[in-house]
Amino acid sequence: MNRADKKRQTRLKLINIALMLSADKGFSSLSLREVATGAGITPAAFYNHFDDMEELGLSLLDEVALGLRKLLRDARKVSKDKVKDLTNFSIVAFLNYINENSNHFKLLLGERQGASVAFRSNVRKEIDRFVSELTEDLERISKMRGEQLRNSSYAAEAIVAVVFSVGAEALDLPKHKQAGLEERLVEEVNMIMRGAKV
Amino acid sequence: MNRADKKRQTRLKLINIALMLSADKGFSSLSLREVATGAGITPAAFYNHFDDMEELGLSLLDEVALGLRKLLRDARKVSKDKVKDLTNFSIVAFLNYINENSNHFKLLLGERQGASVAFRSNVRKEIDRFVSELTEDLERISKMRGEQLRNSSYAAEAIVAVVFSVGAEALDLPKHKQAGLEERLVEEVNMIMRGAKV
DNA sequence: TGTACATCAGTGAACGCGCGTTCACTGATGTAC
DNA sequence: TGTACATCAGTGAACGCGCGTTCACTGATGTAC
Repeated sequence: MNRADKKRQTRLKLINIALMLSADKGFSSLSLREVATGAGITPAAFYNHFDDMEELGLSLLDEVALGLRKLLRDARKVSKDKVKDLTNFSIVAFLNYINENSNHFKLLLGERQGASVAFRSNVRKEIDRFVSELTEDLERISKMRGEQLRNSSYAAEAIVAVVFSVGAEALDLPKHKQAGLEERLVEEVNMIMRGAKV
Repeated sequence: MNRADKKRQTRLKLINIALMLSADKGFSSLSLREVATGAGITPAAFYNHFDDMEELGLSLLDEVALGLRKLLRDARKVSKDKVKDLTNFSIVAFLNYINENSNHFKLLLGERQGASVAFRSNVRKEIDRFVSELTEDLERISKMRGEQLRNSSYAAEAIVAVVFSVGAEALDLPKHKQAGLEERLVEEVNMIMRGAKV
């Protein structure tokens, strides 16, 4: 293992420990020292990887964005095959994602009105991407079903708002108590989709 | 002005300066020292009013809760008179509230996944109250209109999710750019209400 | 009304602590010949 | 393959700073007589 590899490995350790710690107490209350120590290096060595905590935070958001896009890609793959249970399927997939990557989702929620402007706008950008991909999906699906939508992007925005709201609640519940949330989310999303039809 | 009055006045100063400062950088990153100094007392004197910053924070939430309930009360008064434009009216009222009490709304949003458990559960409680009052309103209105709803509390939850999501976006926009948000919010709420009808 | 004492909001100094950042350094890895 | 030098991730000590909290105190307000 050469020097560059080792450096990359340390960088990854910094990112991972920061994700773990920020899930507990929020990224904005992390200190450079505890992240560095958590990754097994001295505080001074932190600067070999990032200029400051803000730059590390933006890298964290990149990491989260990757996961979110993968989620969407997978959901789309399925939607090519069967359209019927797509809503159900997507919702289950999303709740799974939240459980398996709760660190990521917490970061996204927590930094939505975080302190730094750069943070907020990056989070907003990622959610906007989510909304616009969902908009395309809604249009494609409604075309396949021979239906017409009033305003597919408003519908997508409303769905994302509801999904994130329920997702935030799911974070505080043990997994076995989330069945009710799933049913509720399915029903609320269906409400929006019914109301969106012209 | 007697001693008790003076004390109450200082306490109020602490609450107000904390609301102001927390709007800028979030309550969780405020220090006891800066709040005390901002209110014109020494850090040590802070302890004459609150045990610690968490207790001050909970008082801030109480303040916010009062404002939110007043908003609901006023909206209901109007809804007794005219039901027709109720949605429009309520939405405008809410956006006004957000603009005039942006400190309060930011606290509510920021502490939704704040560090402290007590905070989170108090915020959740207040939002739940908001949802359940809205549920009653929806039922009353639909009865007056001779309509029937599938699940009025799901509809109320979805509406609150959408309203808070748009509200969070409004915070970052100057007031003259919020016209688009208002139209969008009206449309999305109507979507949910149409979809909620049986 | 005047006096003597009690109350208590606010003061100012002090404490130990973790913070971000700097700096000269070390020693393993990499490179040139 | 061996040697001499360069690179650079990580070290450890040091710095000044703002933090929360404690403490004995002050002096205006309140109370009892």
